[in-house]
Amino acid sequence: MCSRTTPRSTRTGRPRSTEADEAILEATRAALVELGWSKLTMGDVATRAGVAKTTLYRRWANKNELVVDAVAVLFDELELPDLGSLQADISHVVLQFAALLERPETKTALMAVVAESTRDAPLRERIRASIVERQKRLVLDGRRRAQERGELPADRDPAVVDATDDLIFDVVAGAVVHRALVSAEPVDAAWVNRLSSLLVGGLGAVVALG
Amino acid sequence: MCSRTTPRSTRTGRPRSTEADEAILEATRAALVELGWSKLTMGDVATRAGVAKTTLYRRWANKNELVVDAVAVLFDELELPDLGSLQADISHVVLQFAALLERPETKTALMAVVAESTRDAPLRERIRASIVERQKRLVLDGRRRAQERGELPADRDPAVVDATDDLIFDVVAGAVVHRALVSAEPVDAAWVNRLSSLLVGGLGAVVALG
DNA sequence: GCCTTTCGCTACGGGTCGTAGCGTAATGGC
DNA sequence: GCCATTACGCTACGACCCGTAGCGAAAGGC
Repeated sequence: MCSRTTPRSTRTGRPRSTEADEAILEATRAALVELGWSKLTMGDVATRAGVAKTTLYRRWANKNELVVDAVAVLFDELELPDLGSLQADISHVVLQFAALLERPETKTALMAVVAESTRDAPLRERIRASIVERQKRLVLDGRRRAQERGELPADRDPAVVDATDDLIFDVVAGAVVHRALVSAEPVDAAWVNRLSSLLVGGLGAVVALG
Repeated sequence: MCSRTTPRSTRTGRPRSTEADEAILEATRAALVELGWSKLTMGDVATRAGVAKTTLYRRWANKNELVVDAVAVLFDELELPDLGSLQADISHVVLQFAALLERPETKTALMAVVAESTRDAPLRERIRASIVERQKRLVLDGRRRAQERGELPADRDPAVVDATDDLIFDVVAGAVVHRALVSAEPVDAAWVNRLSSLLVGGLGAVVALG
């Protein structure tokens, strides 16, 4: 959560309050819901959390890192139960991800921190480690299961496998984000059906749906 | 560009300086390159453009709307020449879009204004009209050509056609944005080949590439 | 020439940032 | 139990940016 250069055990003095940690993150999520990203201020978060502003700055260097940590835990909810087919698995995880994006705290925060990360390498790494990786393992699981079912050909070149996982991840996550935030249209069952059909069968399959 | 309630021709008094308009937009792009979204200030843009800060506020209500207009014109560069096949058309437009996203002024600005638009309906409409629509017509052209070539089935239900165009747009644009900004990996020819294969032939076709 | 609008300029109140300094509170080491 | 060390709440601060108001001058339409 907060960066430490020395291990926790070898330190002396008064320890950091874990209650304050959680209160700050919770206050940050509440402030995101009420105010959105741009109107959220460090002073307001501190007041909501019942701590001093200096306590925030001892833990997080700026608003970006604080918000990443506050939102990251929400991605722990994502899971991928085995629903018996590749298309069903895709639909399920897409709907889960869309529901997460619909929450006001993630909706306003995710794009903002990604935008900031284009000019802030440490922030980019923080996002990758605490958010992107949590989503990516779902792709790995889904592909592996589909191959075990025989829905996809078995692996040949490991490098190609990695590249394909990356591709699927960017396509699925990117499509959902773009639909929800840029097009601002609902990610409903009908849309998810078209998306999973496209992924499994290609454009011809989707156009033929009509 | 700037909202007017009354038509331009029926107005009296000193007209707005079009030189100032262009100088401000150009200064905004330059400031985006140097400073990025979060450190760009209205006062700095005014100084760069050689105009007074009040002149900016007569034209744009806030930073968001200014930046949308400053970046929107860059999307005019996108075009879709007929390259003879659906896959080639897709690859070409994806590479164009990726090159646009690589420019520092768009990279830092696009995600930021989309993030703001989640809590600002007028801004969302402005983005839709001046950026999203310019990209979307490329999808319409590409699908129409593919159908004329016989690469895709002919239309049946017009509603399905619209839905499919929307889907393709979100998938392609979303995938490129996610790859470039979230995964922060290059959108190179190899990746584009995998993406277009996925779109045309589905997951089976991509995995079989290896 | 008169009216209208924009222009550059200056100044301002209000808000946020991030830090410094202080006295106090809570640990671990001895 | 005492001490060194660290975290805490609080206050205050300079720096910065915001968005607006008011002014006289400039540039058009009629």
